[in-house]
This record gives sequence, C-alpha cells and structure tokens, in this order.
Amino acid sequence: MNSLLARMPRVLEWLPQVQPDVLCIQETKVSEETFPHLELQGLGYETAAHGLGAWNGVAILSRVGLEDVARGFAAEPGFPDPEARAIAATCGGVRVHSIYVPNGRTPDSPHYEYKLAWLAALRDAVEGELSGAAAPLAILGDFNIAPTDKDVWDPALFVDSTHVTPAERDALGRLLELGFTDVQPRIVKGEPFTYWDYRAGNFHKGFGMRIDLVLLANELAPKMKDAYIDRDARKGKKPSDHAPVVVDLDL
DNA sequence: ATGCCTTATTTCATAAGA
Repeated sequence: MNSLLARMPRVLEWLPQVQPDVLCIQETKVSEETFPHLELQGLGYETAAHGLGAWNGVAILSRVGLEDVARGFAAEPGFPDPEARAIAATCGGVRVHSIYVPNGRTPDSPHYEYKLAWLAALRDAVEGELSGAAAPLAILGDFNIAPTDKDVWDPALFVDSTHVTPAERDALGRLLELGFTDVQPRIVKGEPFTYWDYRAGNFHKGFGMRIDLVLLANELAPKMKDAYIDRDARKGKKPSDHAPVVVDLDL
C-alpha cells in the first residue's frame, strides 16, 4: 500500500472492479483505530487490521467470512519490540496470512539479521499451525525476497544486495519445504514483477522485482484457475509502488 | 501514452522504503 490512507482513492476504485473475495494488504502505515474500517465495510468487506502507526501495518479484507483473527505470531521477533507485520484469519475455508517481511536494508545491517530471524520464526510458527490445522493455509504478502534471479530486472546489479542473498532465499525455501507452492502469475509485458521503485522512471523502463508472493498449501495449488499481476494498478495517479497479485481458486 | 519518488512525522528536514 505504501499508506492505505494515501491509497484509498485507488483502493475504492480497484475493489469494486476486481471484486476479490479476500484481500491481503501490507504497509498500511495506519493504526487499527485509524484504519478506514467503515469505508471498506461499505463495499461489503469485513476488515481485520494490525497496525501501530506510521510504519508497517497489515490487514485482511474478506467478503467470505473473517474468523479467528490472529495478530502477530508465536515468538515473533521485534526491532526491538514486535512490529505490525503479520495478521491471519480464516476466510471461506482457507487460513489466510497477510505478512510484511522486514526489508533488511543491507546485508551488513542489524535489520538484515532481524529479517532472517523473523523469517525463521515465521517458518516455525507456520509449522506449528500446520499440525492439526482445520483449514489449508495460504501465506500472502510482501516477502521482500526475489526467489530467483529471474525475479529481478538485472541480477548483476543485485549481487550481494538484500532481497537476493542465499540466506534470504534459503529462509524462503525452508518455509516452502513445509508444503507450499510459490504461485507463478502470468507474465505481463514480459515481466514477472510486482514492484517497481518510484524513482528514475523504473516502472516505465521495466526495472522491477517479484517480491510479493502468494504461497499456497500444496493441496490448494491444483485448485488454482488463474494468477496474474495487476500491472495496470501500478499506472496512473498516485499508485503504490507495488502491484496486486490476483489468484483465482476454485474451491 | 504507463512518464522519470513517495509517505509520515517529534514537519520546511529526516527516516524509510527495496
């Protein structure tokens, strides 16, 4: 979102147009009290938000039920206190997680160690949830990891940079090993990207990354009918720097 | 045209994003 409040005009246009049953958003930059619950409920969605204020913030919108909301997860690391980076709810028979993985900044930064610790703790929390889970899991959000070199516009520029290091990719791999599929959306204009920096005309040059992922429990993957990146949402007036990933499941 | 950073805040400068 890069601020839900700043993005509301786009959200109010996009939601009725695409009409997802469930929407997971990240970087809302808004507290739960200030979250625009009523406006979104007016479009037919239940809302669950987790936010502490100016930074981070995650939420789930659903029109197919929103039950057993959990904010954060077991043993979630902080910097130093836990931030608002994870929320989960059961929607239409799927246990949905909306997550915002710490950025990491640079591999020599304490924020990078925090990122790896957070990912390891998320993996453990998901493993715990899988034992005796009543509903299949889906983990969606801004992972701040490009899974492969194909997921960045110029891998040579990213050597030794955050988002592509083996440690980050391994952390994602350990999550996937629990039984998840990294959904590969349809390619639009030859790009698999979900994020383009605002600066230097990167969007128009095709300088992007695929860092917003949808991880489906392997049992859900065969039920997927379509997946695409809504690249058009990155265009126009006051867009986010990320584009939505849309996944269609036949449940 | 898709159009060359944006947002929030301890606000007119800085931190953060990735």
